[in-house]
Amino acid sequence: MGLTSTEENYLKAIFKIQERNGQAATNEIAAELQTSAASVSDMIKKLSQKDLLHYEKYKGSQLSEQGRRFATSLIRKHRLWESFLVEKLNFNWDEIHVIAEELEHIKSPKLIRQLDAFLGFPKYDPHGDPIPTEEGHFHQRKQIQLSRMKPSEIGAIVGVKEHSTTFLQFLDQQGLVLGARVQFNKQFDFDESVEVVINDTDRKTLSKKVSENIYVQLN
Amino acid sequence: MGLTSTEENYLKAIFKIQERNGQAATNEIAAELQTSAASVSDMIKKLSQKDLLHYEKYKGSQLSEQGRRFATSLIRKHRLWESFLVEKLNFNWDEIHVIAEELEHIKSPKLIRQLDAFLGFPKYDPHGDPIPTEEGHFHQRKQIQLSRMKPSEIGAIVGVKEHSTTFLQFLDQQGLVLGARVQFNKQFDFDESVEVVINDTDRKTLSKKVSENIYVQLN
DNA sequence: ATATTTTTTTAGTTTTGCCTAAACTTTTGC
DNA sequence: GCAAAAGTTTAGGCAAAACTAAAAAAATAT
Repeated sequence: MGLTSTEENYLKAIFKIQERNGQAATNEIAAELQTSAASVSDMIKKLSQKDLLHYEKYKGSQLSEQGRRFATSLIRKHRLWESFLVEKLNFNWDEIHVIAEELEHIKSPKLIRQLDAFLGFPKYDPHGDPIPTEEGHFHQRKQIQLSRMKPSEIGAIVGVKEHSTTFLQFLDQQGLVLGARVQFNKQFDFDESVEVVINDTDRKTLSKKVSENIYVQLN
Repeated sequence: MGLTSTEENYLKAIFKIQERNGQAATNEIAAELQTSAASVSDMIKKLSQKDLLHYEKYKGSQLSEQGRRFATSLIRKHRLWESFLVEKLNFNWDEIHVIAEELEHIKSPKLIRQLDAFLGFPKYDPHGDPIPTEEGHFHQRKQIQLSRMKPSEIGAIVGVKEHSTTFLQFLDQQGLVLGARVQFNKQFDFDESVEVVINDTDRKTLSKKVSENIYVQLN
């Protein structure tokens, strides 16, 4: 019983909203997928009939166990393909999302198993997001937002919260790449910007918006 | 101006038939795509309006220059992905066609350029078929069907005509893989089967059907 | 050369995924 | 607690790509 790409995209969107809110409201799904609430209402009915989610009129949607499995499998495929694009085809981390959105819909369990092995069973993708297991389990790392660091703490950049092209390109230009060492100096109260030292050499001031969207793991 | 996967599949089918017949009749396209002549008639009208092919009612179709470019680009993508699946992900040559049928529709010129480089700019795919250049040019090799060899001639297997899973698996079992050395001993008149020696060691008799579907390049 | 067969096109439906407009619930503000 | 606002569903349609059945054109066979 295969799903269409559209159905798969709904499951992924609902999963994402659920992680955030516990529940997925129709309007939120519509916003996430850039479509109308009416279309979402139609599709939800369909997915509910296929037992991929639980739904009561006017009450929002929640993925069923089966729906969750599909969604995490899609996220797994997406992140493995992103890893492939960066590690093997020399793409930059700001160019890969759109391509992986297409690749994730390719139907072949063996393809994904072989790809995983070829990549050396990576645990995190090029944005530092965890790659779920086949069973839908996500590795959890003790990471915090850079903006939450305390003076003199030291850590390493392990991920980003925001994934937009412009943000990722900005980080590249600033040398704020995954693995970079960050020493936190201080926070400036007037605009909540922070001063850090990158790789023991570059002293930088980062705006609140930037520091909130970078994840670090403390040493 | 992007095409749907369906439109792309029509272009590929028409290209294939044209290579064989010079012209693509509506019924032939329907047979190739396992669909009805009525559906083909509709789609041809659409592709004709997009100037991807030339079409006159009841006269069959021929790709335009633009249509041919699209078709060869699809074949290029298909064969590069097949090469990837075999060379990098350890698939067997009988498992790759269906997956490549999906992968070939991914829209990203850069993806294909990088993949090509990653694979070392291969000229032939795992079935021995030439991978066209970006400009749609096919390498031509002086190859003949094994069934056309003359006694005592020696050559190497470079490709197959038939691509079915059963045939490819049969060839594997017989050690008739790309690169194998073939010495032609004789043809038996009563059933046109042939006797060959593979890699200087295995004497084998091949049926007419098998020998016709293997391409060799003479030494 | 005309009648039959084959091929192709047209006409009318179906399904999927989307839309807008209108109707209906639920939530919120006073 | 009730009216306005916000959120959601229903109704009615549209476009793409398929289908079947029927009509029309081309090819063929006697």
